[in-house]
Amino acid sequence: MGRIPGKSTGKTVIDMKLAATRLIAEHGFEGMNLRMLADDIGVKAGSLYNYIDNKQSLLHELLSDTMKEIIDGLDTALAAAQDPHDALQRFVAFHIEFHAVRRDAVFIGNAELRSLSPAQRQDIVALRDGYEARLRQILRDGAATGAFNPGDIRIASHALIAMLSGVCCWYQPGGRHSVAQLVVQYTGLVLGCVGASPRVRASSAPGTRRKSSDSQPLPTPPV
Amino acid sequence: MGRIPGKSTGKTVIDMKLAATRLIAEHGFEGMNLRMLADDIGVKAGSLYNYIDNKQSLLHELLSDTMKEIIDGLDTALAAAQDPHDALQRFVAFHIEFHAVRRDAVFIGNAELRSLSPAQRQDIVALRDGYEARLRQILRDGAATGAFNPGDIRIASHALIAMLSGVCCWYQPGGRHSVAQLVVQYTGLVLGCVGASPRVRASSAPGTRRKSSDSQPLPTPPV
Amino acid sequence: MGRIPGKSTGKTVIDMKLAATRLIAEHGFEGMNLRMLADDIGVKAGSLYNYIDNKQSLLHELLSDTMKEIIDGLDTALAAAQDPHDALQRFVAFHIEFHAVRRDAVFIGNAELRSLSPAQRQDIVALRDGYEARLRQILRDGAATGAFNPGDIRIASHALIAMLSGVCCWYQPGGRHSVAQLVVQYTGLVLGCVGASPRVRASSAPGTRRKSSDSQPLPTPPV
Amino acid sequence: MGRIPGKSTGKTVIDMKLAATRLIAEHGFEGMNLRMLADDIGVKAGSLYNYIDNKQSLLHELLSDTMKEIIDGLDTALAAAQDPHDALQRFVAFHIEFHAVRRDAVFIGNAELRSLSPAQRQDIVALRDGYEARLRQILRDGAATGAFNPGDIRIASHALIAMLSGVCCWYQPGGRHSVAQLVVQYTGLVLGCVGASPRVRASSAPGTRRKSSDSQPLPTPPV
DNA sequence: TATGAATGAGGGTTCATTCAT
DNA sequence: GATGAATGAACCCTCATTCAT
Repeated sequence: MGRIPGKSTGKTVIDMKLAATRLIAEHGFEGMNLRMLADDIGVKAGSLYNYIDNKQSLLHELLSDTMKEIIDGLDTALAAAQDPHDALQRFVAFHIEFHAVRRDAVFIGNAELRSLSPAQRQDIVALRDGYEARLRQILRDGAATGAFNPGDIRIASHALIAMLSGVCCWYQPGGRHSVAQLVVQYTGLVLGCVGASPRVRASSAPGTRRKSSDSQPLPTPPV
Repeated sequence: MGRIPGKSTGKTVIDMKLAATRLIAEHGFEGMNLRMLADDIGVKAGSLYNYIDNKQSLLHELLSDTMKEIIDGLDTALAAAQDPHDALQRFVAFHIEFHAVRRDAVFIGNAELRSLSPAQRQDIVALRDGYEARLRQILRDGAATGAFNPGDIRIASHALIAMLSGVCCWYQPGGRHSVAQLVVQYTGLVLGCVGASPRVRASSAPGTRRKSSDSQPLPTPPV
Repeated sequence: MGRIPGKSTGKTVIDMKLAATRLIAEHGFEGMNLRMLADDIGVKAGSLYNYIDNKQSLLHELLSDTMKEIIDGLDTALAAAQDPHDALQRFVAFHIEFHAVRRDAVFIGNAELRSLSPAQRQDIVALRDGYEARLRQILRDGAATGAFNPGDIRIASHALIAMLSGVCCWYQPGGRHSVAQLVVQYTGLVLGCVGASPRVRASSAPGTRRKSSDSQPLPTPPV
Repeated sequence: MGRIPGKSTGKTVIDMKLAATRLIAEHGFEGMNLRMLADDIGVKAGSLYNYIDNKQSLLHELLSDTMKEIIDGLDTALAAAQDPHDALQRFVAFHIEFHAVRRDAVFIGNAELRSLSPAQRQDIVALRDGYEARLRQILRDGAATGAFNPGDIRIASHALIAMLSGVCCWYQPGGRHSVAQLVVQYTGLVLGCVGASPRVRASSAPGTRRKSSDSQPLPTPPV
């Protein structure tokens, strides 16, 4: 019944997951059908069942993969953090980069939760909360040391994640901004948000935020 | 182009739109079917076609209604603004209230754009950009007077709107926070974000942001 | 339940029947819906039921009207016929004129028989056979006097009626041919068909059939 | 554009086309539904979509098949024609036989043109005109040699085809007439129609047309 | 593994028809 | 007479899923 676990690293499986991520981001989970996916990787629809149990479990797997990857990535990024202020900057940089580079994956991770079964959703939501918990801890630590003044921790973490995650909806590689520029801009916004103490804040490239230009309108605005 | 019967003020039409907004928010546009909607308002599926041209145009109408209402509401809220700082506070208060009270409508306004036809999407996106343009103008004005230091205007407006709109994904009326409390919290975050000058910022109830409690995990995380 | 018979002469009824004939000819009986018909005469679909019992009975009435009119017209045309040869010429002239002028009515009379109920169809088929019986009698009379040599009477009558009725499928008023020209041409063809004796045949405008030009291709060829 | 699976030579495809031709002839294209068709060949309605793109394209394919077959058949029949008179006889024989044997196919080919899309209709009409063009050429050749006196070529070709095609509406195999008898009768009518010179005409079995009996009334009269 | 074919459950949509107003 | 609204039955078509080959 189940598939051989090791097989999830086969080329076809990888192709399928990449294609599925792209197609779901484009059409939505319910709007993508398995024939589209099969066409995209050059097989017939029935053959997909050599790799998946069903359509919904494929979605769950995609989301699960993404959550595990983003959590691992964050832990790596935070491992060497010196203090809350440093940790927050690392968080922003990592989150922005991940959301700019893996736009489709994080987009469906946010938008398609409702297409999961309750149990599957619970599973992903727990991972998501684990991710957000790391941000809350940073904020809590910073509030304790007096480095930050974030107000309600949970509201602040919701707000920051919403703000940062929005880039997956409008950022286009090769567009007006490089990812590095995004990181600088968003870091400034975040530090301001949490009322980071001026001293530290000045260190984040003073004058960087002078570039006050208007860019193109966003095609699909973030939620 | 549009439909006129009953001028969309008939009871059934209103019921239908309310139900549709709720059901689409819950199941997604593709996940909601017209039989569900019809059941919800006590008619048969075919009867819906006395009020809509097709399923997709219903979605467009819902989104269009919402955008017009939010723009009108914002203009009213901003009418008496004294200066950019005042305007930004009014913007935050209005946006948060609207997104807390009309959660479903704004949620599908963000999440279901892709289910529209290109022409319909263009129509809504233009309205959205008009809304965001008002925020950009506030930021630009504030940057000009030195009241704000928002960095790139467009990134800042994207970021602020993403941050504020996130409340529609997790806020529950009757929960831990009142809307008024949300407004206070988010106002603090926003003013910090744009680097509002301390003098004015201090006026936003100092000490308010001390309430540093953690609330429940968010059921449907923001995009 | 039934409608007042005298009312079938009201303006709305006449408009409705004219419109129905045109619309059925254009879209077919199943392809025309009552909303189309109602729109065409400026009422709502439900109002049609003030004039008809149901859609199918409307069709039956249209066909019945047409059959009665064509039979009456034929009888009038044949009343003064001197002999079989004269009668056949009168038959051709009448049939062509009727089929050229009342194209839509005769077209649906042929094409939409199958959309009637068995009883209704029987009714119309009986009328049709009465019409064709008059042609058979002419042929039989002519065969008896030696004026014609039509072979099998029933096949000949089928063949002649099919040939003549075809004009309803391709003739366009204002086109290359006048109805009078059609009558001349078809009369020649028919007389040749039945082997009319040369003497009489010469009287049908000798040389008329010289006009050997090709006209435009037929858009919808006859069955 | 077209479908390839099974190259339309698969048993199910052939069954489907045969059944569709019969059912459409019986109920009309709009009157036949895909469940009827599916039932008839022992599958479920959705399975038909393994063989067709949609209902309308099935009709187009049936008509296209028929037109190609009839044109090929005619060309074969005319290949060895000695002169216009011989060609016309061959035309009549082939056309009658085809219309007697393939009654349903030619019937829907005539009656259901209007159910096609404009482009599809154009396609079939072009084939039809190609078929009729061969008859026009025969008539033109015969008029040139003095063998025929058909009058207006296009009217004559319309008239002849209408006359001959009518057999598909009333002929029943196993009825009063054999196909061979039909051919003899119709050949006589056609030759008379076009004023074929007596010498040649006499060769078409003199006395054959004596059989002057009346047969049964036609169930579905020709258009 | 891959596939062609089948299925069954629906989903959007149409439409003749009814009826209270 | 007219109409807006409702209905229920269908209809075309889609699609996840299965399975023999």
